Amino acid sequence: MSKIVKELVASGMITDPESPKGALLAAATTLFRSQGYSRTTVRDIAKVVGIQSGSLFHHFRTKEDILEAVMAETIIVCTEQMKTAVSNTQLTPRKKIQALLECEIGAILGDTGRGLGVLVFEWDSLSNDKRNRVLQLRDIYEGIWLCVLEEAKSEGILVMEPALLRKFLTGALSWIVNWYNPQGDLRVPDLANLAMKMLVRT
Amino acid sequence: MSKIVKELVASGMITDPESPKGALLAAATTLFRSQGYSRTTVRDIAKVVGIQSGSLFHHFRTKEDILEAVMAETIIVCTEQMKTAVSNTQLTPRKKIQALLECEIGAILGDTGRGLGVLVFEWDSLSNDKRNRVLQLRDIYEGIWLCVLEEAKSEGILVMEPALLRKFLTGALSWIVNWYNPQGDLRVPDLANLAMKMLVRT
DNA sequence: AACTACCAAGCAAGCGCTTGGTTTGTAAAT
DNA sequence: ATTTACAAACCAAGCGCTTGCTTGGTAGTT
Repeated sequence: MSKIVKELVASGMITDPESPKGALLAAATTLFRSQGYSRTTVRDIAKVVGIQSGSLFHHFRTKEDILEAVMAETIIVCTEQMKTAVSNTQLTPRKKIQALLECEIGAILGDTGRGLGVLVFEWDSLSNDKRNRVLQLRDIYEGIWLCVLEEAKSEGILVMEPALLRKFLTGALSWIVNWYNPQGDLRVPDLANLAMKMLVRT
Repeated sequence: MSKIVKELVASGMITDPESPKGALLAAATTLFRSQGYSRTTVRDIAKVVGIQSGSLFHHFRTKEDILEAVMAETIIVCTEQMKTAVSNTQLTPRKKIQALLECEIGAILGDTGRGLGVLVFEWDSLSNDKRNRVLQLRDIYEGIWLCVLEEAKSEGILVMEPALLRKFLTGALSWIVNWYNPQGDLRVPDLANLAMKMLVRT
């Protein structure tokens, strides 16, 4: 378990992955990503964890609460990693963008990848209240990106306005999961370098 | 109804939108996009069309057959539009890319947008056989893009290899539906121009 | 004594799909 | 001009199964 995750567990921001509830969330994340939320039954989740389906409702009030928790905790972890990535204020805007790209692509292809996939593909499965709550967490995350891109804009190196650029970038990076092959030659830094070519003037 | 659609109907490639079966497909497309495939019931679809739920199965053997038809017919229409867009061999690679961008973005934000959304978000809802069949249609579509991008590559104007560039581009464009606001200032050609800035060197 | 974590059983509602029969439009046969 | 034939389109009813969730109770730990 990473240092960042440990701190977030200690501060009560996320569920301990080693607790029964955490195991439940991990199982749900994998299933939601691979089968979709609505095709995943509470019995499916219970089976993976090794408990009765009714016992899920000791940990969560509804199935949708599980989905919200998966999304919220994923963003919280990723946001913390992003903050760390650009915490060095000495870095040039270019270096900061590079750092954020590697961080986000690493998150997409790493442990938090399934959770981020759930965020993208099951966004509409959340009811309004829950979606708005998760959206607030997303806004914090996006704020980090926009802040760095604004710095880069003031140096005149971006190919378009920060807000628009980030929207195109979000799509391009989210889509990586649909074609990336871990057995291929491309590693996270390579992908970050490629993405960089689309963002800044040469 | 556009000329291209009429021809495809006449040649039996797609269902006549004005037939009962076509109305059914249109209703299913809208519902699959707005609620998701598995949250949409055959009773939902029937209600929109104005028939009994059981009567759906006079037109399609299973609910999943409806999904396949929605996806397949959407690609067929878009492919035909793309072919038309680059049919003028006199165009420079730059102009061809511009034409394809406007065509694809127009499709995403226009009538075929819901169908394309279903293709992106419900891809995993298809069983293997059906998905492979739709994939073949997709390959034809992608072939048009790669062909044009290869032309552009030989002129040395692309920021990266055609195959990779197209993958990033697919994500960036697919994502547009999640943030585009028709009430805003951006029109299809504007979006195409912006996308162009990410693809080619200046 | 209180709390967390769980089981065993099952309910009410909703699901995709089937069945047997009816209506409707069209076109050839009388 | 009327009848006959036939297929496409649809209805009414419901079957068998799965769904999210509830209930009342138990075992172990603190």
